[in-house]
Amino acid sequence: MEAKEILRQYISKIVLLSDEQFEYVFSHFKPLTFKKGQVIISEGDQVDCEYFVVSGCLKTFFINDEIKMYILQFSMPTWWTSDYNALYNDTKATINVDCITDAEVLCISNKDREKICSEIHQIEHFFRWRTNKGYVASQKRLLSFMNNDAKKRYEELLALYPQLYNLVPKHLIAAYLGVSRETLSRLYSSH
Amino acid sequence: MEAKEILRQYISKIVLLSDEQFEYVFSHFKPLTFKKGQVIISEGDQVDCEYFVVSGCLKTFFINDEIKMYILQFSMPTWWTSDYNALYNDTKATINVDCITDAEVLCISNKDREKICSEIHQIEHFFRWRTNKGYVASQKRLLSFMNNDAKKRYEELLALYPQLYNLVPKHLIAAYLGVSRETLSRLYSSH
DNA sequence: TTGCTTACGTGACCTACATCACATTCTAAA
DNA sequence: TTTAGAATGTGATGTAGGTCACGTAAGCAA
Repeated sequence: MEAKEILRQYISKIVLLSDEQFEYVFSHFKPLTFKKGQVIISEGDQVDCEYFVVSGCLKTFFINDEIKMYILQFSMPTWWTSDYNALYNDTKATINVDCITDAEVLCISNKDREKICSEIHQIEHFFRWRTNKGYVASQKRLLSFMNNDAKKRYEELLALYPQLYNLVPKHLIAAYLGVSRETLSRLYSSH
Repeated sequence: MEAKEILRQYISKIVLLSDEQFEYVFSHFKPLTFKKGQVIISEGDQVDCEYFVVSGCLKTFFINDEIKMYILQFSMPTWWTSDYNALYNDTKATINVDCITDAEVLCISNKDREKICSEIHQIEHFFRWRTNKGYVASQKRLLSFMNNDAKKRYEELLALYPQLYNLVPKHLIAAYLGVSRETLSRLYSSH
């Protein structure tokens, strides 16, 4: 299925748009393709856009003291990502986004998102819904961090995204769980 | 200043409403007062409302195995709280909200929020803005958890909310930081 | 093929923090 | 004012997970 159709179906699960309205909305998105390893946002960049994943897998991550990487999110098809802090507050990026696999995305600028949100009430509703969902997911993840040890978080992740196990290298899974790759290796060899 | 005026000023920083519009919006909020220690949402409850804090301080927390408490958020004036997972997905509460001090809040039902959001585009915009802010704050907190040790998180918290140090008991600050009260005590005695 | 880089496993040791135990305040109700 | 229950400090000890070190295997370019 092509990008346009995927976005259409995704939005139509939440709000009803006429064909003309959707065409208009879609005209603000720019399709982009990336190769495995390509960087989309890197620390210090001016951030203008957010990204809707059509195919492939991105990672959104933070690098501490030029050494340690922490992955905030793996973005699979129909997920959105960006450095939202930088995007909303018009500051330089503090986090990075790049491609774990070849990927197709749809990109929309902050300005255009705000424009279509103010022009089409239903679209504003859609983006509110989407951010709500992200907020709840982020709170859940925070709770899991406070409450669970590495092993439980690992099992949680695999239950949620079984595909990840074969799709992404183990050291990236470790960076998502917030443990060292050595610890992760010990976790699943004991299991 | 009274509750109504505080809400008005808070909303007007983001969107412009006519007096009639604001009156209409405000008519959907119910003012409530609580005593220190009173419970607002408790695990297992049906969750119908979210709460805007006018005065006082609430805590939003999770209790693990009936033993350990993790505080997701302290809610000071102009903050919002609820069990948003339960509220949006119409499931039973898994987290709790109660009062650290006497508190005044404004309460709005999920139904009424959705109603005024669909009736007044500007209000939908306001709630989208608010959730964005919450999402970014939640991501920052997650990153801080992954990246910093307890001492750094403690200093971060005090820098962000200096009032908290005298307002809330130390074991609650520990529960927010995700460390034991003993560890917290050692942290600031060494500092 | 040869080499080079990245991924991954595993042992030895270290550290931040938890847990338990007990003492000392503080606070609010009787 | 008395007193029971919270809140807090602090020592002793246990442990999850980090760090360092080294080895093997797998992918990839020349």
